[in-house]
This record gives sequence, C-alpha cells and structure tokens, in this order.
Amino acid sequence: MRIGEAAKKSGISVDTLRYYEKEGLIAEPPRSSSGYREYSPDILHYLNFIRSAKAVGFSLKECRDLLAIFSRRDSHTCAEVKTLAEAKLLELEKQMQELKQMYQTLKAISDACCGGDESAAYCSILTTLEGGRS
Amino acid sequence: MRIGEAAKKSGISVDTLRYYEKEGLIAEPPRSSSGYREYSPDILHYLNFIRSAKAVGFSLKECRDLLAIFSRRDSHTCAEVKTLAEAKLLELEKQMQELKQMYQTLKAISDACCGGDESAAYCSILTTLEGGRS
DNA sequence: CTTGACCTTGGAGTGGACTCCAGAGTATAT
DNA sequence: ATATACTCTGGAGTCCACTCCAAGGTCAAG
Repeated sequence: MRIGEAAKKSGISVDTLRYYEKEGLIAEPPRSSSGYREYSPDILHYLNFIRSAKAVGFSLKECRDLLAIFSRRDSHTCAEVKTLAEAKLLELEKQMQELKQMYQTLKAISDACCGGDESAAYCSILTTLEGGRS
Repeated sequence: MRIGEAAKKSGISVDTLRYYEKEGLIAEPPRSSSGYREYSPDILHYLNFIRSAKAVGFSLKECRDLLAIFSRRDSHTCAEVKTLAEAKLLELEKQMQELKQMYQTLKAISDACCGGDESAAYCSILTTLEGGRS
C-alpha cells in the first residue's frame, strides 16, 4: 500500500504520515524500486492506535512512548501501561478542574451583568475584570 | 513608574509587558528623556484587567478587544460586553465537554485493565487503542 | 505520447503566548 | 569612580502538531 492509500484508509493526511515517520511514531517502511513508501496493511493498526491515543488526550510524544510499548508488548507489563493511563487521567482531571474554575468565575461575572442596551460605563463585567477579583 | 516596577506590581514580566504593548493590548506610554517607558499608575488597572480576562479563558486577541471596549466604555453597551462573555462561556462548555469525553473514554479503557505485573501482550488498554474503538 | 494523479525531498510557515539574547545606554548606591 | 541594577532595541527561539511549498520523478489511462 502506498502512502496515499494509507492516508485515505486511516483518515490521516499524507503530510501527517510523513511527519509521524520523521517524529519516530511509525517505522520507516520499505521502499519500492522507485522510492515510494510501501506500507504493510499492519500500518493501519498503528495509525488507529495513534488516532485513539490522541483522542483520549495523549500528545504525540506520549503516543510514541505508547507505541514503543505496543510494538514490544511482550516485554512490558499491564501495570506499566495502566500507570501511563492513570497519569493521563490525572492530567485530564486537572485540566477539567481548571476549565470548570474558569467557567464558574466567568459565569458569575456574566450573570451579574444586566446585559442591557445602556452604556457599559458601569458594566459589572468590565469593573470586575478591572478589579482583578476573578 | 518604570517597566520593572510595573512588572513587579502586576506580576507580569518585563518582556511580557513589552510584548503586550507590541500586540496593542496596552498603549505606548510616554518616555523619559533617556527613553525609558514612564507608566502612569493606571496601567495597573489595565494589567489587572488582562490577567483577569486571561484567567477566565480569553485569548490575548480577545483581551485586546475587551480592553478596547473597556477604555471607551461610554460608547459601548452592557449587551455588547455580555455577548462576548456568553460566547466565551459556550466555548468553555464545549471544551469541558471534549475533555469530559476524553476522560470518560480513557477511564473506561483504563478500568478494564488488570494493571498487574503480567506481560502486556494482551493488555486491554493496548488492544482497545489498536482497535480504534475509543 | 500525453495528461493527470501520484510520489519524493528538504525546508519554510502557522498560531499563540511568550521568552531569551546581544549589545548598548542609564541610573543609583557606595 | 565604580559596581550593579535597570532599561532600550530588534530579532531569534520555544513548543506543538501539523500544513504547505517547489521542483522534480513515476505511474496508469486513453
């Protein structure tokens, strides 16, 4: 399979596939006589893996580490993998907390504003932001 | 007040203050005879404003728009300001949703894994990611 | 044989929000 | 007078994950 087909089947662009290769996420495939990349169908598993890992919040660097484990999974343990997953869960929780904090603060500020067509000279949103109490 | 003092009082670095000026968030202050920026104490209100607006999720570009309104607030309305706040709230909600989705997906995948010291050859986390069902 | 779709490379550009640097001038305390 | 701390500028570098480009080679259909 050449790169265009892999791109189409995986939903990942040709440019991105080459980028992933350069970044060490996927191995350099063998080349045809004319220098074209010739992927084995297995590549789709790896690309699926990357898509899924990204979809749950792993960075490309982390995907690379996970893929390294995945491709040599006999010499790694479930504990190891689960540890990575749980660390990511903690990160996600932290981010959710931060977002929630932002949301609640802004919600309170926004709700306090009349939202009317009068001048914003005394708009509570603006004065609250100015005061730095957010 | 020179830039160092403004930085100390606002908790925003000297470099960042100059960056904000270049990006149009704060006006160019008058200069001393030796070319030093001479800020009026009012600058601290503006810097507070930026800090607060950033803290509730506004980008620098959005901060700039808000500051433009703030500095000419007589010619703007509460409705206008509240509209911006509510749009940001929607964005935050969307981001929260996305994060929550990631979290739940990863949590389910992680919980299904034994986490033991056995080989990861059949680790459900890895096989789930590979399968693309996340 | 030509057209068009595909593939190759290296390298540059994007956006967001800084951060750091060199090389120079200025202010302040001792 | 000197040491040290501060300030100035323009520009480069950082991180992340792509995305786009030019200039060229290759392949398949008609």
